[in-house]
Amino acid sequence: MMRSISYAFASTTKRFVRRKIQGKGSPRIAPSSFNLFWERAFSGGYREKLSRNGLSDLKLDEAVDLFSDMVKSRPFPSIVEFNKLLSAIAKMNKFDVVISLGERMQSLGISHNLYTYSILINCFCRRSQLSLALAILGKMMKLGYEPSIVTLSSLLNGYCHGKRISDAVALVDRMVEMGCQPNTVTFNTLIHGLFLHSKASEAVALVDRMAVKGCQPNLVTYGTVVNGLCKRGDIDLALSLLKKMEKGKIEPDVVIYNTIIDSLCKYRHVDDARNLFNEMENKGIRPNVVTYSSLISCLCNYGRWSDASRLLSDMIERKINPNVVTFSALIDAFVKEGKLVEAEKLYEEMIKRSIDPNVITYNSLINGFCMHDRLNEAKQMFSLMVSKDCLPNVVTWGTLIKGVCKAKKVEDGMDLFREMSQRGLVGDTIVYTTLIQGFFQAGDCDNAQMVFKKMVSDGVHPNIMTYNILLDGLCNNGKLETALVIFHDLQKSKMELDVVTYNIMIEGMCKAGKIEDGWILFCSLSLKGVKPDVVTYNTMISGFCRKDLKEEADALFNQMKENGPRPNSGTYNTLIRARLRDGDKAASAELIKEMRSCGFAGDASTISIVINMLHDGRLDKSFLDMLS
DNA sequence: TTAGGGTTAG
Repeated sequence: MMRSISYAFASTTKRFVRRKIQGKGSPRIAPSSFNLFWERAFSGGYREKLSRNGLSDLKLDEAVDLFSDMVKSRPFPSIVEFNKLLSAIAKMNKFDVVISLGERMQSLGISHNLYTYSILINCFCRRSQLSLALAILGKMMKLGYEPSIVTLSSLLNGYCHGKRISDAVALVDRMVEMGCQPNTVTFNTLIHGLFLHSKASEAVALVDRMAVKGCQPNLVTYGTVVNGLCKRGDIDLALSLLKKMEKGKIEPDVVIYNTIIDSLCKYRHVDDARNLFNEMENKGIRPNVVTYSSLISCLCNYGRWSDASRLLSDMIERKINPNVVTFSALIDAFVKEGKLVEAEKLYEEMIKRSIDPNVITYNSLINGFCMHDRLNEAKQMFSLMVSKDCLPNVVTWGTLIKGVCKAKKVEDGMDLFREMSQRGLVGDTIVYTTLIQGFFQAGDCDNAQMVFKKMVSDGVHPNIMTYNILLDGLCNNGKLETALVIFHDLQKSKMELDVVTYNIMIEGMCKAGKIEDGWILFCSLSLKGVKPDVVTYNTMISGFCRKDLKEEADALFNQMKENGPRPNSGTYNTLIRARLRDGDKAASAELIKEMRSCGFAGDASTISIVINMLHDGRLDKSFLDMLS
């Protein structure tokens, strides 16, 4: 058994703990009388720390020191005291430490009891080491300990977090056979597991079934279900559960309201969210900083700045203090809106209020500088965060890399990528995709493809964005054939292609003169269940115009007006340029009139053609006036 | 002395 447990011990934390619990390297020697005196004097200390108050704010370091003190004292403290300490460490989510200390106890001859085994089973389950948890279960049963409802619920939790939801369901059924009646905690665990495995309807049904089996759903039950439903956008059902819990005399708390309010915001029902906010107030449930942050963030993202600012004043007036999340949400929204000055003011304000910016705050500000091509300031912000012990993450590096790529310095981007890797961070899909795009923009197909290959060999999954950038880059750099090979593989794969992918390929085909292939692909879209958008039509129309297939272009334009997407400025300008190149002044003028009546104007390339034609006398000045 | 869930920002 010792062996089977020990192979779980491999992490750095464990090595750290080993060092600590084994002392400074000297083997344990029989205590001298002075040591005995010293250790007895100590024993009062750990008892005090093990009391309820002492454990509540214990740090990991102190807990490990405490353990060292306990194993030094003679006689050994009781197993109950060890259990209390292990449990406190487990509550810090330091499961590997608990396992390590449990092993140490055994090697010192301190026997485990039912509670110790339950704690260890829970720890192995939380670390997804189900087989080790089962090994412990076998061992304790051999020693004559019957697993309790708590032991079995821990195991159930392990099944739920792994890939074995069917085993979890079976375990609950077997518990009844074993004469161990599942309780509310058991059902709550299983309900959570069902949500983790996308079995929402089974989870909801279980709320009723547990009541039949004599377990009343509680706040935890509803918290689990409401959150699970909101995550998948089932807000109506979540709201009906809110009503149901009120009927069942269970007071919803602010967190449950926050969950639903945030989902309503995310799914664009901001006004419903405001109504629910009022409803909770009327029920006497006070909104907190999370409620406000959620609403403010969404309002900003939808551009409802005045509503957001009203809410901000409202919360401050009510002495609900904005926190780092509130500020970060505001800063990010301002940055995305291009209002870097306001974002910086907010940053100063949070410093003034002694709210420490975190990695998300810094990332937004760095992004702001990059968006305005102020790379030096972005890098200064990067240094600042490092100096404040705020560790840059993959988003930070990705933002900087995107910034330098935008400034056409993809080689610097690669340097940053290497530096990031050296610091132990692994590039994600966005980082690789940014670099691929950077190389294509620099016309460097070879390196772009090299990065793509590296991405795949590094086990990072390309997403549809990656493929769109790859296909677009290949097409724009004269490599249609390579793009086609990838495109055909993609169509056979599980990756869901969006209309953008097809637009890129149609454009690639048209620009390479393969107008018929483009048209065949265009016509196949409806069969694939993809709706061509305005860009698809414009691309195809432009392809026809380029090949001087005016009738086809006009036919498509008419089809668009009848039952396609609304023509935009690009549609009109493409058609107008074709007419101008033909020297068909009357038709051009008519199209320009129609375009203007739709609220669009001539774009840069149309204007430039007109100016050229003015110069060589093919057009008169009135034409230019018509355009804008 | 052992078990369960849920909220905000990139």
